[in-house]
Amino acid sequence: MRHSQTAEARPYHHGDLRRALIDAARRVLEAEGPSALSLRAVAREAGVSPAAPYHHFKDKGELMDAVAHEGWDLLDAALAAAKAAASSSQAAMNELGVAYVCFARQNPALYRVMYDTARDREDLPDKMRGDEEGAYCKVRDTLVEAGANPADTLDIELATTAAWCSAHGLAEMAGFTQFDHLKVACGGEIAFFRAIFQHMGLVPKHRAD
Amino acid sequence: MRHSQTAEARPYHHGDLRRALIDAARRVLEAEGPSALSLRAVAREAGVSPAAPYHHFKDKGELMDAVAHEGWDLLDAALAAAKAAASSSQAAMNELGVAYVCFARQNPALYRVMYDTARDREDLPDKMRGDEEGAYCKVRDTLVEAGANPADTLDIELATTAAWCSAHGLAEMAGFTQFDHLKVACGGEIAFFRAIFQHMGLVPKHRAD
DNA sequence: TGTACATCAGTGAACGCGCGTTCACTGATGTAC
DNA sequence: TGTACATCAGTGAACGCGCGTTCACTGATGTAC
Repeated sequence: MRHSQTAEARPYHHGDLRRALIDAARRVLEAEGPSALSLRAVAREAGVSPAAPYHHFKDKGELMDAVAHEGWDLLDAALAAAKAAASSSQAAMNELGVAYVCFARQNPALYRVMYDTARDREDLPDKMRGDEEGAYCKVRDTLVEAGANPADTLDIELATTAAWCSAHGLAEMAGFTQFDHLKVACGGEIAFFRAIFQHMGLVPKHRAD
Repeated sequence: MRHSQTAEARPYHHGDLRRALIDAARRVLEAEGPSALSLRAVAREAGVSPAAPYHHFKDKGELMDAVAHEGWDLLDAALAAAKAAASSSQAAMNELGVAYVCFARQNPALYRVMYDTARDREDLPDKMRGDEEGAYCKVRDTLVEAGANPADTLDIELATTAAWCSAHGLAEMAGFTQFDHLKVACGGEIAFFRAIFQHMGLVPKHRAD
């Protein structure tokens, strides 16, 4: 039986090809960019025939969805770690922003796939806000902890959306060589990110006084 | 001028096929999205053989560059119009932001191509800042007029970059159905944009008092 | 003014490519008896 | 305990597709004389 396998046991057949395909997809992605992410390339990278993935995914789109889903999970984890490490509620918003942009910077191709699949489908943006554990809620809760009025739900949602959009914009452009001189002037890439966030109204202003 | 299927078709020599190809590209783009923007599709839309474009563009990339360039020109014009219409320097930044996002919303596929070609090439981001007439400078000058200290060039550049990234983030996500309920709550899409910009620190704060 | 000719801007067929997907198949595995 | 068998997860060849690009060509045009 399957559950008798130990963690170190060599699985029969491929073992967990589904998992292996998602990992292979990430490798293809970071090595060759989003445009190289074909089902065949993923199978090739995983060392498997082009037909094999069809035992685990209905079609190419389902594989892409799985890759994007993995990306959202990783992003959630990165944000959770950043929030846990923040020294105060005030600092947490900035740390969240930095962690978000660093994630995009370290996984640029994956990040693009996450938003491309969200854009192409009509229904997928839910991944972003997701359940109560999702990244969206993490940002919203952090805003409240930093002093936003939790009773004004519309304002909270707008502030959360504004923060998300700001971070997304910076994340998308963070790699532009155009900004190299600014990064140098700020004393490093992360310092540059912090300086930009400083100019963006991430934290409710009425608390800054 | 552009008759795609009339029998008394255009003369053998087209006149300005280069122009016609760029126009055709925009039609393909908005009708079928960025993934459908192939050189063959553009030629087809222009009513011309697949080889014809090679008399006007070295390869597909050069055609794409021309399309993106057209996009930047259109964006520049939209921003210039918005700035000219603004009632005050203070209002100008918000008007610029709204015009930017509206442009992206009205030309979503073109907007994506603009950034995709900027991302793929190492050198193209200059299009964005460009010469003194470029969109980047328009934003920077508006910031100065709104009260930013022109002597602190690093701060000005950071503020301009922050504003640009914020607007870009909103522009990319403006179409997500996720935000539909917020648009309704704000009383319309543009009101939603304004509300988001309100939360983003577009204008230097020391002038808001 | 008419004509030869160079030049330009098209055509249409062909090329090789990688793609997503299907198909009949095969071989390893777990289970019933 | 050994064996037959159903099931599952692979293979590899094939399909049709649209792509970017090349090629020899041809028709239209402007110009020199």
